[in-house]
Amino acid sequence: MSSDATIAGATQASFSPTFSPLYQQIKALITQSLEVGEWKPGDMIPSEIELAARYKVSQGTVRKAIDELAAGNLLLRRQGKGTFVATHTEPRAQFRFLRLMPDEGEQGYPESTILECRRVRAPAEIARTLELKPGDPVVTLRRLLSFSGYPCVLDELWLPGSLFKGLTAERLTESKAPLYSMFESEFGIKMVRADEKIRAVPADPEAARILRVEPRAPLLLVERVTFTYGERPVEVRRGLYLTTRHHYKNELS
Amino acid sequence: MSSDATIAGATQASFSPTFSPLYQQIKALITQSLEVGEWKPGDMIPSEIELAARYKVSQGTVRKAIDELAAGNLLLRRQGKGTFVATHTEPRAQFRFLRLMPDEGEQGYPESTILECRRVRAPAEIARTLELKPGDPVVTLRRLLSFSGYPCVLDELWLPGSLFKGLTAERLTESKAPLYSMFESEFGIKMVRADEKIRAVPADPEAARILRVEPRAPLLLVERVTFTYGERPVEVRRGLYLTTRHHYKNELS
DNA sequence: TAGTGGTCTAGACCACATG
DNA sequence: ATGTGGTCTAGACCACTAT
Repeated sequence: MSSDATIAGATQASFSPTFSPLYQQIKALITQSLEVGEWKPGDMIPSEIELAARYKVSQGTVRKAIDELAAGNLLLRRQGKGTFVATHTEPRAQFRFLRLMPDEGEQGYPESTILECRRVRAPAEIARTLELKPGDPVVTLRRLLSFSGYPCVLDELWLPGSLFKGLTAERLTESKAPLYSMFESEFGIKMVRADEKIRAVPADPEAARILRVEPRAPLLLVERVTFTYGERPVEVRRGLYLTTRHHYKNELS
Repeated sequence: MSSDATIAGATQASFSPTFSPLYQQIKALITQSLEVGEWKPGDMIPSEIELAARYKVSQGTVRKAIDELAAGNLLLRRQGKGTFVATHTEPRAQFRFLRLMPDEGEQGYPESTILECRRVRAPAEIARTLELKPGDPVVTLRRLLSFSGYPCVLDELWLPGSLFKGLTAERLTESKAPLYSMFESEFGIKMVRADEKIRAVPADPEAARILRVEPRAPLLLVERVTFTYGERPVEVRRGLYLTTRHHYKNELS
């Protein structure tokens, strides 16, 4: 195992030139295995004992590394069963990034309509955000999300073309699964984290028509940049949320 | 120490009727000490070794309890110094709950103007949210937040009258400190967590005048319920945010 | 030098899921 | 019965802060 070189001796890592705790190094190694796809979303990763043997550290050290990854929603621990790679496929995590909630009642299953799907050259700002060169191929798509028949979210997305080859309106329309779940199963892209900037804006004529509100009606503008493993940006999303019967839910702590 | 009754025997807690891990019990005991004010915001709490002796558990168990409380922003660990009760007083945590960020440039120190401060009987909905009886006394206040001269946030607050005796416009105006920092030092109320519901709404005439925008201009409506220790609600806040040069920042994970 | 939190280990036992 | 993660302990040593 060549990875031994990055792990310090049996007891301590203090003589390492750029010191970092052992469990952080283990954490980085596990993250690496996730990045390169050694363990895929939904997979069970090796047990703590196995990993401790592989990395030549104690079980407690592996445990601490896994604990932090689980806290960051990269792994999922299940007592008695094992530790699993987090996935958007399972029902619980399906809508982890959807913060729009009905003012009263339960969140129903949203209905998604693809309005457009094109392959274009990346505009300068999109390219910058996705860390591409201006003019690199990107896939852009627009879709409408409706709750119990009411159109609520008008989304516009940009994705790196190189990662989403073969993404077409047909495939999107066929798939009944949420986008992130589909991105994961069809293209192997696991969304890990996202930054959002939220504003109130007036509805432009087209958005007003689609969301069935008056022009210039206030809408929530949600600009999202989504990251996969290793803080690599892989999606820009610009959503217009209708918030008359719904709200964006957030917790501060 | 009568608390021994809640802690199980020397090695294990498995025979406890309502089982919960030892470290969770310790966590609850520490939280209790925070609630009753045994240790106040900014105070250093006893060292891990002292707490382990007090609760008759190992240092590792106390450590795990403290780790979770620190993760929840109730405690702050500082290597080499000790563990401290989190506070809104120190600069770093001053604006922990302020998510409005300038589109570019650094967040300057906001200027706060108190527009109104009255003692009233709680409206039904406020009473329900604050877990008071309708008609119980509450303090309500309105204030304007400005960044580098630009009015950006128009807030309306309701606080339980019983907890904020002696809160007047004068005291608010004198105090240069942020509200939460002032609530903590003057009234002993430490805000711990908040839930927010965010919407886009049209500016009403008064808000438009104060925020210097056209009537019906889109604003962010942020409805916040803030909690102190033990999930006790102690503030309702309704804020109108001007988001032309600022945005509400959020991270999803 | 002493005291604090931070890391790491080794080992024991418990709780849960599955065969 | 076995294997998984979850809890708890005891002890060693490191890193940081203050005196």
